[in-house]
Amino acid sequence: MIGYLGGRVGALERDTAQRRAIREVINAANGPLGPREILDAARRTVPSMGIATVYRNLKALLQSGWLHVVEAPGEAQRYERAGKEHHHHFSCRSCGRMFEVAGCPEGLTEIVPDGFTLEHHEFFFYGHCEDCTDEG
Amino acid sequence: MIGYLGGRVGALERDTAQRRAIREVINAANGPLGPREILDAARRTVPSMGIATVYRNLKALLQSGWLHVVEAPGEAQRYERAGKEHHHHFSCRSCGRMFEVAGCPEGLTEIVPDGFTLEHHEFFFYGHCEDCTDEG
DNA sequence: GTCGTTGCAAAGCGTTTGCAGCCTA
DNA sequence: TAGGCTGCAAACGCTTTGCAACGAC
Repeated sequence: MIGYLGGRVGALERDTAQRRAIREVINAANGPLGPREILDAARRTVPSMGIATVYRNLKALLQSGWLHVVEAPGEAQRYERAGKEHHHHFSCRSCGRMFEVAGCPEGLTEIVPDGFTLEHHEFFFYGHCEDCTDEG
Repeated sequence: MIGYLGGRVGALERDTAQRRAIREVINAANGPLGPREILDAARRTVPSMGIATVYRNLKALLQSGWLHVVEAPGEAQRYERAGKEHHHHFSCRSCGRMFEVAGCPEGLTEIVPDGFTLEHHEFFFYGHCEDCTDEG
């Protein structure tokens, strides 16, 4: 093949112990994880794993459609398995947990200025979840 | 004076050319700006300005309540004047600029689950701005 | 003159990339 | 075996910090 490929995103052609460990960690998680969390957990299976391998695999899994990024404002990127239905997130200011919110507000296209092309949107709700509202 | 203060957040006690330029840039903007954008624009007034000065002033202006942070998912922090009317943001995927979007979609409270208390929300729209839509 | 503020350069920090060796298919 | 994949370390880009000089009040 022609040219340098060292930095290229992997094609997921081989089933390595590292990749398997990363997938297992994400499958076992009950919420989206950050790269560091994934590394720490995956090292319980493959102690020699490096952070670069995590990043490279996240990128490859993302590209293959297996993974999905959760990007909350002011927080680091987290990763969760793809394939969930369209939803948004509710972040509880009391307990810090993040919840999924099904559905979408109406009239999105109307508030976008004329001439602009809307491709995607991301909503975040902040407040207190059911548990924390009860307490207050 | 006791101890080292070099890294401390300024108290905005003096009216310097740099600070004036930064404020003017932010006042003139039609959307939230990133540190680099602010530096580039402010250098038209004070060419010698360094990026550290921008960061220090942003921090100070933020702390004084004059500025407000816009934290878009997956992007670096941007800054806009505090006290604006309620609005959201449109991020152009072609040119990277961010625009204000007046108004708000309908039916926000309805999609939040029962028992949850909604205090605040943050919406982001992604696509192409007027200029970049024309080009395509 | 004081001392808040600035520019420069170096240090951090999380993420990416170059490279040589490893190991799956 | 070939070449996709990995670990290590250096490189990056963005932000912060140390320090001496500057300049607003």
